Amino acid sequence: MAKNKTLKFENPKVTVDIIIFTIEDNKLKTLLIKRKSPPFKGKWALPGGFLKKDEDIYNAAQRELNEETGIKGVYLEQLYTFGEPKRDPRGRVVTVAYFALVPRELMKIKAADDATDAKLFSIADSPVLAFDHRKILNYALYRIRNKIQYTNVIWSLLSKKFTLTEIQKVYEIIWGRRIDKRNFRKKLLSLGLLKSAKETLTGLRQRPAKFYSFKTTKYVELKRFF
Amino acid sequence: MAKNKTLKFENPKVTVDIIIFTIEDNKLKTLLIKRKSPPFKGKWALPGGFLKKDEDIYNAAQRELNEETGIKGVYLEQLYTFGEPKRDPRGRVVTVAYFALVPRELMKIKAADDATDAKLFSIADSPVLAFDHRKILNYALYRIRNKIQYTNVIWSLLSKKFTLTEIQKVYEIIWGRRIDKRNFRKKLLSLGLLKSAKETLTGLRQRPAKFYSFKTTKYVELKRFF
DNA sequence: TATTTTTAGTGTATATACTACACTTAGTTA
DNA sequence: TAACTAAGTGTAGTATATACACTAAAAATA
Repeated sequence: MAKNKTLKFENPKVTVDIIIFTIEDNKLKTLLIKRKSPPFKGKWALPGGFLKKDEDIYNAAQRELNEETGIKGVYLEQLYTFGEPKRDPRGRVVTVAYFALVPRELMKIKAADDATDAKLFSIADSPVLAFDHRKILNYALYRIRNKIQYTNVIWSLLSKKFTLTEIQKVYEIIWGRRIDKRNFRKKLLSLGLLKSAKETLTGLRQRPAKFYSFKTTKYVELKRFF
Repeated sequence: MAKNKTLKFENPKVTVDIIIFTIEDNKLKTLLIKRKSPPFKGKWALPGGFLKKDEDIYNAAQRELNEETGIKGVYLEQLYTFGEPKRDPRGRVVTVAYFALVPRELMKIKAADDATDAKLFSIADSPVLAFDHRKILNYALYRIRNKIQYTNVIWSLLSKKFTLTEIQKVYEIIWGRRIDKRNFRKKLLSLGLLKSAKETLTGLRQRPAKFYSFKTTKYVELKRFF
């Protein structure tokens, strides 16, 4: 490492930004906050904040997630670190982006003190974003679309028990295309990630659907693609 | 984002560390430097250095790579950002790790001014590393093993022209297992990444092997796994 | 209570991809 | 010219992916 004695006060600031994905109204949505102060005052942005002294980056992401949604224990993964010198007009800010997968019904959206509003936006038609947050969001979308093919992380968008139709719909929403029902079930069940519950979903005007749940919510990586 | 007015001088330092992969003597190796000063004085570590003011992170990684090996234009990718509060005993240091793939014959290894020595080590039996560099190296190994299955990045470990036997050997070394020659060729050629040259490799006491090269060294991601 | 409506649940045939496996070819060397 | 070495090639069997349509079970309605 090169010497740095003279640069102490030029260290970049380090922030953590989070893409909070959830499914609502059959759409993939993400939580955005309306900025209270300049730069980009009044513009929508990803929630985030400064890394605290002696705070692990992952913990900082967890803290931010909890501040915005009141949630813990969901899937949270480091996405990428963005550090172009001009990305923040106030000065040098390096941001470590994370993404989280949150079941909608567990989210309690609160606007933090740096925001006048906080809202879920469909990825498809979200507004112009502050900073380079559009780029970050696009990359997160790319990552999640891939990740659900070879891991079990999709558990974190569903409630504990779900029907096969429900989980299929989540895949379809994220990938933006229809999947054949029979092939989907064959493949999904063959992966061995699910166990079927005894309960069924009744009360609807149709044949009751069996409930399933994930055997584990520990991170599992599959040998082959979905 | 939370307010940060009072924390100016507590910003973490940001460094860039690089895993420089190359193939030498039929082994996957990485460049390590011997640290000149504490902490971990005399220990082997990944090359790296502080992010400069107004320097893009990717450029910082390129610069470090060039300082250590005299090389440019190879594949270089951000790996992950490590920022545990205690990872550097001197104070808070967040490091953005990159990995590079370098053909051995293009490398000119130089010890930078922060090192007493710089050397290639086989990943399999490299020494105890300073800081959390073992963890970083392990993750880089995991990443490269996956990446070569669904991208064309392996071009960056080979010379411009190579035989199919040569490229197969690179896969075998990285994956640490033998591959069937016929199946390998069928699959690799079917991906459509290579074009065959007119030249052959002669002078050896055997049938001459056809040379191939990559159609492009732009990043290509394949639909299906290798 | 019979009929309609709605979604759940299931199987098969075809095409494509993966795996395992051994001999011939073309050059160099002795 | 015979021996050596690595290059180059094909096929059969298995597994996986794809395309596709009807029956089943409940609720709602007539």
